[in-house]
Amino acid sequence: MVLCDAPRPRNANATRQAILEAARERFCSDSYDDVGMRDVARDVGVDAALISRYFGSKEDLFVAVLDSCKNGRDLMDGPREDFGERLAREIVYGEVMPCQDDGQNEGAGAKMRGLLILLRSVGSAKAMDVMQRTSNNRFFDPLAAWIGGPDAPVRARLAAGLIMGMAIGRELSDGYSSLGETQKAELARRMAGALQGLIDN
Amino acid sequence: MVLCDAPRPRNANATRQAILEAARERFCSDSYDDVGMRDVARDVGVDAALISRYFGSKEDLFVAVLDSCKNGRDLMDGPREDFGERLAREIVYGEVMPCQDDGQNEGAGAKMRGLLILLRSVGSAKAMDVMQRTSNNRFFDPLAAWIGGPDAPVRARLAAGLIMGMAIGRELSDGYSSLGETQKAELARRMAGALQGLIDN
DNA sequence: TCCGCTTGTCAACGCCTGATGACAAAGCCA
DNA sequence: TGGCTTTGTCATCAGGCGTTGACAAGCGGA
Repeated sequence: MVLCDAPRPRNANATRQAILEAARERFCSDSYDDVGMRDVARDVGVDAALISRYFGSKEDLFVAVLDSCKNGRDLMDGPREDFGERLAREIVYGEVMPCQDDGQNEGAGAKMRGLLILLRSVGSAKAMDVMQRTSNNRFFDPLAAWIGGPDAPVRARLAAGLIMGMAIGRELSDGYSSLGETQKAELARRMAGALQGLIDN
Repeated sequence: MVLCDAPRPRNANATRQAILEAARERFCSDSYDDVGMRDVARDVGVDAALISRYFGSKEDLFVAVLDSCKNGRDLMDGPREDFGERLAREIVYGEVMPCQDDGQNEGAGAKMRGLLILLRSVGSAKAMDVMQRTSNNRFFDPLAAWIGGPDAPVRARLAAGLIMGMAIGRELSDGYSSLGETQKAELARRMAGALQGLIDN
């Protein structure tokens, strides 16, 4: 993706960071199993062996990527009363997947990056080990805290479930392409209402 | 799983069926990538080469398994006014995964088998090819037809999204083990209400 | 200028996967 | 009984994977 013919300056920190960002992009758009060390290395313009040296194993790299994300917290950027509509628009219309922005700074696809990574690798046994151990702290708990009010953990699960499921539905049906424009609008409207209801109630 | 020391009687049709059922179980509980031909073969007590002979490729086997499921239609078994509660109980409390019943006949885990397979292999690029081509006909359209009423396709997407997302959430947090019993009850209650609202409205 | 540490490359290893084609055994028919 | 088709096994292949250790190249300090 980001091939660069000019020789990379010798800078371990920058290279490490570049690997991390390339891996983050890959894990956003492909599942754990479908992401190869050689792919990531090629994106950076570096040899695959270097990744092993810097990060240890592929699993360690995956953990480092998860740690490098704001994991769900960017869901909560923006006014609270817009939450439902914001998310619904992003999923129904937006360029949710793949995300191809430049790392730390949040672009259009930057939202929900951690969530995307979770989604992509649901089902991969190895990735699941990692995610099960961390998804509570990493994702559900902050969301519940942000939501607040009675039964916040429960409502957070429901909201997260709806978001994840709709994101998957989008994947399964190729961006809801079988729905007409009015239907997509209706879908966004209803989803926004359902989500906002979970936040407000 | 179903190892059998007695030599299997030479019966191509029965063997083919046994392979299909073993593969269905595997694809229910593991992702496309994590299911190996040798695993399936071992379950049946047969050599892996036989699967290639009978089904062609692994992808063909996967398609055959999807075809052999009632794909989502079992979601609609039972009274319509119970839909929300039935699904919510199954996801929050039930033995949703893995399903280990005997094929055609529906047991506790038989519900949503096609849906489970979709979920498991979301993210696997190869499986996604297959599923994208068929998930509309196979899953969303029947659900929309069953739901009926205004914006049925839209409401079907939302219902399916909520179901899938909650099933994933269950996976991610190991059966909602971090929630107390009262919270789980509240989760089921709210999810049932949300689902039923999508069906009825 | 030479040394030594860092940064990166290269070739290879062991392992696992899905798939293939040659071969063995069972059953059927004459 | 002998031959033929069906059913299943076995050894093997090519290809991909993550990972490793030996080596090359850059670079700062004496």
